[in-house]
Amino acid sequence: MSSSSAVPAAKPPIRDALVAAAFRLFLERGFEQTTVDDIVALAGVGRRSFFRYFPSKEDVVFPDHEGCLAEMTAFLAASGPEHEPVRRVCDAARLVLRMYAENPAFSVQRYRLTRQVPGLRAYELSVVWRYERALAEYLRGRFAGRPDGTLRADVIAAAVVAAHNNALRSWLRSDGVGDAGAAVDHALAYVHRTYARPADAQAVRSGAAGAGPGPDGDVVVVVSRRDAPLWRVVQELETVLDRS
Amino acid sequence: MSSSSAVPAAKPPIRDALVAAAFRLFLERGFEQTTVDDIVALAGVGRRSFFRYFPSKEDVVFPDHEGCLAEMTAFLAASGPEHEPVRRVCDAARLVLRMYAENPAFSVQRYRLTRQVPGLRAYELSVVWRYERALAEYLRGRFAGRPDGTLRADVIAAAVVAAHNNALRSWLRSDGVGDAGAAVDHALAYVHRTYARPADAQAVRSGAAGAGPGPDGDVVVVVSRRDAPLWRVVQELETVLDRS
DNA sequence: GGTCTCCTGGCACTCAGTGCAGCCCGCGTG
DNA sequence: CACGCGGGCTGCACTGAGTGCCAGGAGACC
Repeated sequence: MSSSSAVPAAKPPIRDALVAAAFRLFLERGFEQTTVDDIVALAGVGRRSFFRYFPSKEDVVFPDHEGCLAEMTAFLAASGPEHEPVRRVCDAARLVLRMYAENPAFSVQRYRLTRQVPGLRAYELSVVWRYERALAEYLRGRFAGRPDGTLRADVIAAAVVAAHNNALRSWLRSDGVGDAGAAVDHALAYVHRTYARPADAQAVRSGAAGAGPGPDGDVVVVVSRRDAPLWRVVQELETVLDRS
Repeated sequence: MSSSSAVPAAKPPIRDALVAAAFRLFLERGFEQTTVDDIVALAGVGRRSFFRYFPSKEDVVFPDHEGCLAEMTAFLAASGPEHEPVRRVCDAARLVLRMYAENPAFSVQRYRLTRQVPGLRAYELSVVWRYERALAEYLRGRFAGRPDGTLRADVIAAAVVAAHNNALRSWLRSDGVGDAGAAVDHALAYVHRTYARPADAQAVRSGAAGAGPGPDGDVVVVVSRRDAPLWRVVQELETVLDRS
């Protein structure tokens, strides 16, 4: 007889069985109250196999972050000089959101776990730190030569991560209802507005704003509809000012 | 015979002896290669006493952070509405630098340890996270009511911590020579310049830009000097638009 | 069929962290 | 002075995470 007859869900390998078993136990009796032996017993595998798939008990709670980090690293490595750096790291941060949004129920459960287990919070911090390092390294490369290049890179990376996490956590706290993408977009737009260089703004012509130079050329007056998208205004402003 | 005759430096209590013994061993044979039993044997105390002074083996590497965090919390709690919030958190961050600068040799040794031991890096992250949370909570209180108050609070706190750490680590990497205070001041000034609202708004309003709603509230007028940095104008614009 | 190899399981071990019980020492009190 | 008492220190035993090692088994390849 084939081994698939014994376990119906044998197609996903041992790793997935371990994740499922671990979360069942973590949710019903808590993280610290669950031993690795409990998990492997429920998953029906040997204890040694657990540590073959996860270097620590905490890792089983973040089974997809390693892949996401690799994805982000590849994304940044594939960037060219035509990409505006700050926008690029914002887009990279959206990759993380996408991973969370792919499985809202799972993400919400994990969020509740990490919130109340200090050990998991600490572990999550180290995961987030690696994302932030990836962003910062990319920006350091792009900012090489600029004054305070590494300082700006580190600060912007931290700001992007903080904004992303602020929106993400707010979404997770509301049990994954609502548009996580829009919330993160809003948060990242705030950071992008703050740090993206005026010269880096893309030009899209629009009638949202009208502008004209002052009489003696040292003042510019912008009149804009209040509900106009801010970037439209900025683009118009930039066009009028016409300084690189 | 009294126990004080055996150890000349018995005046500082057991805690200091544990820290000294731990660092001696960590530096000469590494963190993971040193067991708690080794430490207590060298310090001449019982194993159980170690865990009465330090909840974990990692804690002995950061013996002063708990106090510094309390100091920062008190500093922020003692702040009044007359303090500009962003400047206040920058000043709070300087408290951490002061702690590091009080003992440069110790700080440099610890930095080298945490750089090469993943477990210590993770632990340091959780320490830094608590500082960042303290700053963010303070800013959230100050920004309550502002649009995107918590977002701004979190982002600014992260930026302050990142800037502080950037300068601090650069100083530690150079073995603690040079003026750490000046480096951190420079880094924090960058963040303060970016985020401080009142100072910025004042500067802009005084000669660079003025803004006000139109008669029926659907138009906004911005007046700006032609040579004003565009991002300053954008910040001002954003403030006005967000209040709607 | 035979062998080779990778994956798995089980065993034993180290070490971090904790609960418990005893011990010593200073201290107040009768 | 003797006695009791409370707090801090110690040793002991225990749980549980993480690791090294080796044996067994299933599939691949010859």
